[in-house]
Amino acid sequence: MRDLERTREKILSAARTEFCAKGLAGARTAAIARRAGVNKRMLFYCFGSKEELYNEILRRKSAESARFLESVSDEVGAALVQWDGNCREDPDWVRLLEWEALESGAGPVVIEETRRRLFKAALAKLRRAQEKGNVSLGLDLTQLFLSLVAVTVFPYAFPQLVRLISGKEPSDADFVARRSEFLHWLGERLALAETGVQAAPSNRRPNARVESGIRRSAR
Amino acid sequence: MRDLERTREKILSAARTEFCAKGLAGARTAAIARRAGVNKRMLFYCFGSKEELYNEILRRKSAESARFLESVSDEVGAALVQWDGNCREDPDWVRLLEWEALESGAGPVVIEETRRRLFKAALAKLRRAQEKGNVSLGLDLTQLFLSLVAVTVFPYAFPQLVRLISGKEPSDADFVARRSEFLHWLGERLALAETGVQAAPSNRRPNARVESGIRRSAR
DNA sequence: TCGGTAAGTCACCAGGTGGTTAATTAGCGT
DNA sequence: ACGCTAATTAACCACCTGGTGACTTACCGA
Repeated sequence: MRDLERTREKILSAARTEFCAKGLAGARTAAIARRAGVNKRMLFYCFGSKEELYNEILRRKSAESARFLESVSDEVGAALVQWDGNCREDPDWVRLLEWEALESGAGPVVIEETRRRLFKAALAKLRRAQEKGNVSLGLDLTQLFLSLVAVTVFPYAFPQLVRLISGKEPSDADFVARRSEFLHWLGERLALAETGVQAAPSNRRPNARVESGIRRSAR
Repeated sequence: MRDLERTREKILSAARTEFCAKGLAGARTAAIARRAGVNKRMLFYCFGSKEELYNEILRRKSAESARFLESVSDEVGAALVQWDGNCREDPDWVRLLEWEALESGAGPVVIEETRRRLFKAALAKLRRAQEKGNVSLGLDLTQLFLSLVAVTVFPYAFPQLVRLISGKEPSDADFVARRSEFLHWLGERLALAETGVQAAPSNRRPNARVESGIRRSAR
């Protein structure tokens, strides 16, 4: 039962768990080896160094992420909900991005060019949505895209803030439902034309946590 | 020139720098001591342990943040721009939140109750804005608040994504200008009433990166 | 002046760290 | 059966980690 490819995979799987939990500096090679059920020496035999192993993890995760980004809906509200679901089902990806933000300095990041191209494609998709009238005209699409990513990624990147603000876990069913509804509403709202005319009529009231006492004051 | 209070402050200052850069696990007590120009032994003499020193940093930063949150504008667009400015001028605060998200597990966080109350006050401020008609009615304010924080904090929490998406640093003057304009627009847009009538008329075209070829297709 | 105490110093420790050397073993072609 | 190579292992290393025991020194009240 000697199979290098198989031990490589076992190491990669254990390393992903460990790196997502502790980051590059915090992860311990001994812990990865133990989790993988493999001699520690094999990490270095297969991948050369802790950092190269880490980069391989990032490369694989980026490929996964690329596949997702390309499959996402053209409609902004639906895309937001898809993004949200993806982050929830795979919070490891968000954590890896976060570790990368904190641990790598201002220098270039792993497979920088590939990822840049990926985002450029996503921006093009957003531009097509704008041309179809699903996004307000005249908007800076770069800023918009950044904000859409922000809104979906944030709760999983800062779960402690979600707990402090909403009192619930980001994975809590009720929280997820409210969030989805909000994101859907946000997508529709962004489609409103500059004049204020509603572009995509919808009579559903998003997140109607109706408080009885609220009255609109006169302006 | 023996002055315990002064050495405490020197240690705290050095520790803040070090913890923001490397996190709790990554920071080195020896490095903090060297940066503070103080014998390493004094860290433990003054604060007991690395972790207690770290908690003291978090407590102080939270107090700063509280003062800011209370001073923020009632008008959503302006508040967004203020938030953005605050994050840009003090990216350390964002990084500390990020380290906290990654390093502390699902358990309770430092001065949890105080921070919860702080957010509750901010939410109340948002509710007042809604009552004054500056925020769309029927919106889930918890989700909205979370998203507002997300939109302002995100670029400083994930600067590498800003680089990949926009090609610029989050601190870049041009990026900051575009972002401010976008945030201002977003604040106005949230004020639109549910019917689509423009609540706060404004003829300024936000972030008009005018592309000549865009035509609105018929629906 | 002097003694007590708090502030500051120095050398050290036990337990871990990524990474390596050298030996061992399984598998395969012949 | 055998020998060669690649996969696997045990033991090890130099270095570093947070934390400490025990010492010295400045300061202050009497």
